[in-house]
Amino acid sequence: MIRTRFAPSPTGYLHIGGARTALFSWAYARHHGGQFILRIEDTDRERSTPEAVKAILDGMDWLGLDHDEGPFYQTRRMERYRAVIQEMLAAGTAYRCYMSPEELNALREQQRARGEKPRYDGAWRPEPGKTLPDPPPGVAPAIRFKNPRDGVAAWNDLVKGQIEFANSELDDLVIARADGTPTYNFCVVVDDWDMGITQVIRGDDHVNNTPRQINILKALGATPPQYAHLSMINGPDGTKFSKRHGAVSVLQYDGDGFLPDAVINYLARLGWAHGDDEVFSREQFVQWFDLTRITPSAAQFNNEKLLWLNQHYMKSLSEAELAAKVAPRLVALGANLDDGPDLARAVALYVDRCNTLKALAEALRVLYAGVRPAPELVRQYLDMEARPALADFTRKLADVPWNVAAIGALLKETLETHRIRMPKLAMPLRVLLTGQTQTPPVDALIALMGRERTRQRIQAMN
RNA sequence: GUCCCCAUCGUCUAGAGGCCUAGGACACCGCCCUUUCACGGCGAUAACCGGGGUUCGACUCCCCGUGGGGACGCCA
Repeated sequence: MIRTRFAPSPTGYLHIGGARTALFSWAYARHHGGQFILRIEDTDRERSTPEAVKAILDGMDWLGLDHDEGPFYQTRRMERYRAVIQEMLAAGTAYRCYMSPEELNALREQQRARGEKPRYDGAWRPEPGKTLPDPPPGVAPAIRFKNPRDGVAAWNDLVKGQIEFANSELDDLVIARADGTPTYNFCVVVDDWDMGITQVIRGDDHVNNTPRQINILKALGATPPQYAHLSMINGPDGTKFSKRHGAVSVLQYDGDGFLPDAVINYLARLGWAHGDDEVFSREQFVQWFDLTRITPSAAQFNNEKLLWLNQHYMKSLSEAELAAKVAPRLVALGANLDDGPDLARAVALYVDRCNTLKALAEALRVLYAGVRPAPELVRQYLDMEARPALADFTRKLADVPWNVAAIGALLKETLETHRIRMPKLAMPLRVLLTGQTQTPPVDALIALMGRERTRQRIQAMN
């Protein structure tokens, strides 16, 4: 049984990189009919917050990435970690270290100054025939893992291939702090082991932790899972994602009017491809997805492509579905949905012009709230040539059958009568009806707005 | 500094030694449609980081270089 997990630390929102990791992990489990587990790594009590936990859960929920087990919280598993540490102490695979943080810092600085890789020197590591110093009184020790000195820690990474670390490069990491709380690398190991995780799918930045984790697992007598390290996702400018790039939390994409399906589809194509396929449903993705063909190099986030996909998904929604999604946004913008055209029809007319729900709501707003065309625009388009044609058109509008074709025909008829061209009449109508110079075709717009509202809006400025 | 990873159009990518005159998508540019803006259609520009090997043949395999990224915490 395939079992994967997503294990974020609740020190912030669910960002794009985390979302992609979660997506791949989820998709792998779903593809293989396995289980997807959610685990909150909150051992850092200083930085973990309940708000962040909620933000992550909400983000997963919004993306539609459902889990089969969890969320588990590491802070609720402390007894288990403590027990394992006791076992390791007893088995001699871990030991107490009394080196103070100050001493450690000094040590690291010296090493750095010498151009060496900073690491713990094993001062308190028990070795056959070695006499350890006496523990200083009153000092609580940290517990360190006794990492093998020789050989290599190697694994066949599912995305990067064979990776090896010489054990001589690794130092004895702290698995429990002086206050007794276990550390990340240790908790991960115990959790992945206890939870029966078969594939650890996580960010590239964990490659360096993997050999240590494998060594601990082996010391525990456990079989290490398989590992798949996904490369990073950089911001649109190629540098690390940060707040400067705008939308960093996946929930921000919700606020900005993106559809979760579009975000999922976009994320799926970051580091993974199925031939030339660009647009596919999440079901199709699950069916196709596997870990065998993942790009090992970092990807750059591209907002334009996301926007394009988002519009595509908006267009694929039914008018009623789209309307339902836009409605709350319109209301939030102060629109009165009862005082305006049918929203489903309005949405159909505007969706080609907007690539986010937010933009759509903003474009539609004018139909459900008062218009106050800018005087400059009115002056510019409502000139001496346009006025009589407009008056004529408005008068005849009272009797025209109310459909796009008839209104369009009336428009053309008016143009001929007054010997003017379309823009001469269409532009002032646009300005009067919406306050904007860029709108859907005027006949369709008028048909949508309705006879009475159209009349009112034209009259208001005449 | 040390260790680890990565390297195809501007961006995401296809490429599993001959299928490559390197394909697709977004963006950009041009044309068409047109009632403005879009949508849509058609088309164009655009890439294998460099050097060595291996091979009859290398975008593909190996080595070196260069560039980029990551890690080196009693953070996760």
